This record gives sequence, C-alpha cells and structure tokens, in this order.
Amino acid sequence: MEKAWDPQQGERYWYEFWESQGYFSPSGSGEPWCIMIPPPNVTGTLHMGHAFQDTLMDAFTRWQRMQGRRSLWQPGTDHAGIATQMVVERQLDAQGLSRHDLGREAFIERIWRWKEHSGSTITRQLRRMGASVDWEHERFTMDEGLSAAVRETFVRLYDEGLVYRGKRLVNWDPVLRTAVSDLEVIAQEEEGFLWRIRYPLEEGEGFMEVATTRPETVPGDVAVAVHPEDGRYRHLVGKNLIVPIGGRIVPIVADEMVDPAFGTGCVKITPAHDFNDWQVGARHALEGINIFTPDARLNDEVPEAYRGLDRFEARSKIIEDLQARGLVAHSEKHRMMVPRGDRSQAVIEPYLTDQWFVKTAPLAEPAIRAVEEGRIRFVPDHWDKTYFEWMRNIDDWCISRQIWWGHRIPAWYDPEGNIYVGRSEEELRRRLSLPDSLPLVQDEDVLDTWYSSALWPFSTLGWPDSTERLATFYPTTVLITGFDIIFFWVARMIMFGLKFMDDVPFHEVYIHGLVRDGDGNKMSKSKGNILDPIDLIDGIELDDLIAKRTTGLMQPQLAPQITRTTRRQFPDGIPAYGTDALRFTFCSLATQGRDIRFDLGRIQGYRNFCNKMWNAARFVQMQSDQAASESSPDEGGVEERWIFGILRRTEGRMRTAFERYRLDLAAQAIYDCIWNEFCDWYLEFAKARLADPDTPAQRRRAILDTLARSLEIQLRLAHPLIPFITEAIWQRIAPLARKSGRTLMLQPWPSPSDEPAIEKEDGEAIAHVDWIKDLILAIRNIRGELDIAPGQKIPVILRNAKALERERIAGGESCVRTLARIESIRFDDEGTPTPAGANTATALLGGMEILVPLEGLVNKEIEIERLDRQIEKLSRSLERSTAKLANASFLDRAPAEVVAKERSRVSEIEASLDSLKTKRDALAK
RNA sequence: GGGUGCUUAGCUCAGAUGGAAGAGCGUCGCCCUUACAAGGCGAAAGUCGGGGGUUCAAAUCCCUCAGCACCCA
Repeated sequence: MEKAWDPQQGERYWYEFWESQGYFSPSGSGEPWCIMIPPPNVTGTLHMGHAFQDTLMDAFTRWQRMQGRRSLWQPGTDHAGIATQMVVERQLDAQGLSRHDLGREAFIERIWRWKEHSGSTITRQLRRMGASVDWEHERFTMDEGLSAAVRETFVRLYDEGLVYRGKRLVNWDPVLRTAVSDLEVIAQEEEGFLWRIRYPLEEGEGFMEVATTRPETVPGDVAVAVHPEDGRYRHLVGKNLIVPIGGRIVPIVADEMVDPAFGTGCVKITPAHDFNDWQVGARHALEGINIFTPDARLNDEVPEAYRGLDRFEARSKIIEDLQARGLVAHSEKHRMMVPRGDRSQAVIEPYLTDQWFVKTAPLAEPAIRAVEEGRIRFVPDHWDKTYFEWMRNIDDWCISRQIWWGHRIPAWYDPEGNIYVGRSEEELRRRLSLPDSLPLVQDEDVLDTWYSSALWPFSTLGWPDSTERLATFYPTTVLITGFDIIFFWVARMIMFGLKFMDDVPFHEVYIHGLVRDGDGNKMSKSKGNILDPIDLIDGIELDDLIAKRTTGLMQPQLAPQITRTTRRQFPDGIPAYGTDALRFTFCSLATQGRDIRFDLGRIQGYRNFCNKMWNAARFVQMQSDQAASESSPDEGGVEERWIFGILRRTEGRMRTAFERYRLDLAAQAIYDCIWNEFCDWYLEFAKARLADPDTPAQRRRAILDTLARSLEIQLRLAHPLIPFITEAIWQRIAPLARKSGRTLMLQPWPSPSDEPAIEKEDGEAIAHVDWIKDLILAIRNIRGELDIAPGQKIPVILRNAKALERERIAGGESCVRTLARIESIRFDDEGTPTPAGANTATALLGGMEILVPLEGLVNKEIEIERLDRQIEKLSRSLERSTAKLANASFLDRAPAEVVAKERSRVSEIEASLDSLKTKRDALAK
C-alpha cells in the first residue's frame, strides 16, 4: 500500500467504478427503501447545505443497501422558475436586450440552452460527494412526464373546485412583475417614518390626524377607521372626511382591527394596497381603488401631478405637498416590518390582480391528520408543532406566476372570457366538443415551481402512469430536509401525496440543521462567507478563495470587508481534505440542533482520522505479507475475543444511531472504535505478541487473521459514512479476511445474527482486557507524571495481586511490558519483599498496589504531591458517599443495588485511602 | 403579540427511559518507539445560565426568571 491515501485519485476512480457497474440502481429482492432528493436548482451549484444533506442521505442509503434492502435514492433537479429566468434575463440585459425583444418562444429556447450548459454542474458535484443515486432515472421537473403530472393534477383539482381563478390581493413583486406566494416574501425590520396627516372634516372645522407609514397610498384611501370603543372619536363615526390628495369624500368607520394605542388611533383604509385594509373594506362594503401600475408607479386614478411617479418618489412629493399645505402634523422615525421579495429584494406590494389559487383548507385537513395519527413522523419530533401551527392557519396558495419559464397553466379562454381547463387544447376541444371556429387562447402565466416539486415523490416514479417503480417505492421511506422548507415543500408534498396517491408521500421526515460558518453566521453569497464543498475536497489557495467570494457581488462595496474576514478565517487558504473527511465531518455535525457551525478544525481532525485508518490498514497488510496467511486459524487469545467484543458493541451503537437518525453518534462510535480501541490497543497488543518469540505459531496466525477480519468488519461498519477510503482499503484487505466480492458497497453491513465473529459480546474478555488496560494506564500515569523518559524502561513491583490478576499478567506479560515500557515485573512475595516505606511511586488497581522504585529516577517530592492530589480527590468522594449512606431515607427507598454499590464504593475508597496515606507518610519521612 | 428551540470544559458539541459529567479541537509536559509527527504517551480544565419545586437521588422531570436564536402575525 502507498504511504498515504490519495483522495483526489482514489475517489474519482472508485466512483466511476461503482457507477459504471450499475451498483447505484435498486437491486435485489429485499424490502424496498426509498428516499427522494430534494431537487436542487438545475442551474445552481452545490453549496454546503446540499453537501451536508446529500451526505446524510447517502449514508442512510448506503446503510440500507448494505443491509439488503432494495434501495432507491431518486435524484433530480427542479427548474427554479424565477431564479433561472432572472439569470438568463441578466445575461440578455448585458447585451442590451429584454425577454420581450426575443419573444416568449425564443426566450424559453434560450433558457433551455442555458440549462443544458450549466445543468451538469450540480450533478457533477453530487458525484464528487460520492452520492449513490440512481442516475439512470434522473428527473427534471420540466421533463415531459413530470409536466404531464402537473397538467393532470391541475385539471383534477380544477374539476373539484380546489383550483380557482380569482381577483384577489396578492404579494406583487414590482421588479419581477409577478405575483409571489406568502412564503417568498421575507418581512424584515427596516427604518422608516410614521407621519401624522390631517384629513379635514367634510362639514365644519377641524381635522382628524391619521397615522401612516405609506403616504403614497393616500390617493387610494376610501375610508378612515377608528376603534369602536375609542372615546376620542366615537362621535365622529359616520361623518365624512376629505382625503387631502385628490379630495375624495370618505366615511369614518368603526372597526375592531384598529389599535387605539398605535399612532393617533385613526387608520386610513386603502383596500387595494393593504391586506388588513382589504378585510376592513370587505366588512364595510368599501370598494378598493388600485392606484399602482404593475411596476409600482402611480396610475391614472391619482391627480395628474403624481401620475407616473415611482411609489417612493410619490411618497416624498406627497409629503412635501402636504407639508406646504400645513397638513403634516408630525413625523417621527419608525422601525417597521418591510416585506421584500426573496429573489429580487424589491419591496413587495399587496396588489389586486387575477391569479390562480389552490384552495388549501380541504387539502390541509387530511395532511394534519396524517401527522397526528403518526402515519408521518417528524424527527426530531418537536417539528410537528411547527407543521401543525402553519397547517392550521394556512391560506390559499397563489400558484400563478407572471413569468415565462415554467409549466404553463393549462387553461384557455374564449373571446368572451370563459375559462376552459384541460390537459391540452385538443383534449379540451374533443372533450367539450368545441367547434374549431371558436378561438382559444392559453393563459399566459406559469405555475409556481413548488407546485411541481410538491408532486415530486410520485411524479418522478412515473405517475400518472401506474409504473412498477411507483408501486414499489411509493410511499417513500423517509424525507431528509432542512426546516426552512417545511412549509414550502414538506407540507405541500403531504397534501398532494394524500390527494393524488391516497397515501402519505413518506413515513418519516428527518429535519436537519442549517450549516453556518465558523462564527455562526448563515452562509450567503452576499455576506461573502460561502464555502464551496468542492474547495474543501480539493483545496484552494487563499487568493482564489477571495476572488471567488468577491466576484459578482450585489454590493461590491463589501469586497474589502469580505477579503479581510476571509484572510482571518483562512490565512493559508484551504488544504485538500478529500471527500471522506468532509463527509465524516458532516456526519459528526449532524446533531439535533438547528445550527451547525462548520470550522476547519473539525474537518482536519477527520482527515487525520482517515489517515489513521489508512495506516492501520497498511500495518495489517505489512504483517500479513510477512507470514503467508494460511487458513484454519486458531481461536486466538483474550485480546482477539476482546476486539471482536468491541466490534459487536460498536455495531450496536451504530445501528441504534442509524435507526434514530443520529449520524453524529454513529460517527463517534466508529471513530472511537477504530482509533481508540483498534489502533491504540489491539494493534499494540498484536505488535507485542508478534514480537514475542514465545508466542506460538498458532497464536500468530490467529492474530494475523484477527487483524484482517476485524479491520474488514470495521470497513463495512464505516463504509456508509466514508465510502471511498473504506472501498480502497477493502479491496486490499478483503482477501486477507477471506472475503470476496467486487465491491464493499454491496457487502452486508455487519450483523451479529449472521456474523459469527461478533455474535456475542464476550463480557469476560472485555473485563479481562479492561483490567490489563488499566494496569498499563496506571503505570503510564506514573511515568508521565514523574517525567520518566519514554526510552527508559522501568521495573515494576506488584503487591497484593489476587490469583486471577496474577493469571492475567502471566498471560499478557509481553503486552504489559511493551505497552508500559517495563523492564521487569516482580510480585512482592517473590524474593525479597519490598518494605512498605520503600522509596517507590504507587498506583492502585483495585486492591493491588503497583510500585515503581524511585531510586535514581526522580525526587520524591513530586511523588508526594501526586499522592496528595489523589488523596484529596478520594477524600471528597468518600465524604459524599458516606453522607449518602448516613441518610436513612436513601437506605430505605433507593433500590438495593444502588445502596450496595454505594457501600462497596465506600469500602474501596477507604482501603485506597489507607494505602495511599501510608505510602505518603513513609515517603515524607 | 403568538409559537418553537437553545444556555454543559477556553472553543464546537454529545449526554434514549433521573443513580457520582463525556468527545473532538485547543492548552500544558515528555517523545521522530520501523502503521501513522495528519503521530505516540501523560496531564490540567466544568457549583451542567440564575432561583424554586418534585424525588432517597436532578445536567436529565415541573415551575419561574434572565440571556440568545429562529418562525409566524
């Protein structure tokens, strides 16, 4: 084997091997297991969140596949309507063109070309991550099959009255000039102003002061509202006011919605431009007046002086004019929530337009029940509260978008404006026997991307056709996703799955945290703190990283700040860590929390772990090279039984962890096993045995055999998390462990029931080796504390050793001698007894004393201090335990074994203290 | 305003069903001992956010306060 594992080469090689052999396709006759990839944007790139999520999905998929389940990880991408269209429009813009210059068909053609060009980026990156997805069945939301599913569901929902078209207030993005859904609007606190504007009373003298943050909508006012209980204004309700811009006469109405404590307690009502006002308008039979154009300029409904002004220009001009007329009573700074489009960042306007909606209430009801009844389970389970909270307050879903890239709404209009919804124009004409002479025009709008994503769990499997894949893999097993899209995606899949498949789309939803940078900040291009997972795998120079983070910024003035931060966080750039190290890091970070901080210390540690594993394998292979490994190995000794017991325990810990979606615990278990048990102890025991000329040939063979077999089991245990390096090692080690097969990824994941080596955990062997380890640790502790040079071998005297302990030492002397660097072991009762007051360092192991003569080694002051520390520690424990035993109700109520344990603890501590104090006093003389 | 989380060693985090606090990284000391210096050996380090309660026993269950984060309006 090479001196070090080369991830760059090895990972490519093994991935191509797996893929070309078709190992990623579902196979076998086991119970089906299926997971859907949350489809990323087809023209996007893989970010840390994807890489994290894909690692988790891959680990679970590989684990299930190795356990013999017929496993499908379904890959694909979505068309990301608005995002993708924006990118291509920006490209056009650079050439001084708009999409309207090209026309709809040519523009869409152009987006398809862009998709072909950039669409492979994300799938290439997925391959680098080692994703074992079924590439042969990769899907795209705009594929013909998936588009057919979109049309089919739309028609069915329409026929049932669950899809409707209506003129309603929607969230309007005036930059993109399209409606967006509630979820695509991000409300954030911003600095603004609160003005008090005087509205003159129609009759008589006087004004009402109306507080508003949006004076530009004054021309659209149709009323002023006060709280019905508000004594200040009660006498005015029913009278009229003159709107100070435009001069419309409007009534004063009383409505509960008004908060009397806010502003002046008088609220202007503009139903066409505010969601609350819309409801007030409805309650008081007030018609809304739209005063905006689609790009949020003032339209012809307002006085001529303001027409064509942008909404913010209009705001300034209106305030200016009102001030000039003495109608602005007051203005103050005011922090308020401003809604912005998550794509365009434009301030969103409530805007009155014709849109298509999904009526959600009837769909939500069964979706809520599915979770209540446990047919779908959230992990961690508290996420169901978030889900319920949203589902029980759900609004109708606006699904039409005024863009061109997406699934065109399958609705047609005749010249009279009648609506026909169908799978195609031909189907409609045929079904409804419409004459050819009747001209039909298809709706211009397309559907929200999430509409097609909501069908993903069954549309990718072939629906509406009844395919074998659909029958096999629906409902899918688990969905793995971030909490940020519970509403966007998870809830909608559940609703549509139940509606069209009459069954849940998945049984479990594992919600993972969000990856943040080392300082806990969300990673985003605009913050300049993004990391490309591929750069962690392949490494990147500092200058390249800075360039990557500072090019194409929306706010170029942030570049110097980003450069500084990047230099601070990555002074030397990023070394190449390899995919396995990155994957193992992600798994370790997959705790139950919501935030996951990514820092390089972690990945470096796990890169080292991979290296450790590689070198352990090298050692195993080098040993085996020396002695041609014959078959029929012997039983092996206690260390052999011990390491298999450790493997058994690790298998159990990992299995439980996988079952509970706790990859952090799975990672910890295998790390602990490989490094802290196998490498630190078993390999060292093996070395000592093999170096001992007294070790019989049979035992040697057993050791060599155990090295290979136990390593091979660990490779299988670890493979779901770190597939590349385990495969590379397995290919070399498997023959030594008498295993054959073309790939590790299709080997069975170890299970006690069909793996004789780990069938049971040998408790006796574990107790035995634990004792030997403690003995070695105790001696090492003395060596370390007393600064005895590692090269210096020391004599050890054991006093009060029991028969079992003597036996254990006799059996493992070569191990103890080598690992503790001992020159000789002598029992106190052999030859000259060592006096109690001798100049020795002492450690206790149960009732046995371990003595190291100090002559010529160190001064005894250090040993005295060391003993004092131990005495103090033990005394504290003794106090606590005796206090406990002095408590009558403890003796009375605590379980007998707890009391017994406490008693034996006390007697042990007392004995230890006694012996340590004697030693200490003797030394101090 | 409504909801959901979080607070454990210097840092990042584990601690199913309550019985004497763990890991990784970092820190300190000693070592190139032929698998590995991306390493080995040893060590130090926490009144588990504050207060109260339940219990023989609380990091763990309940209440309360404080701080932080996120979601919805």
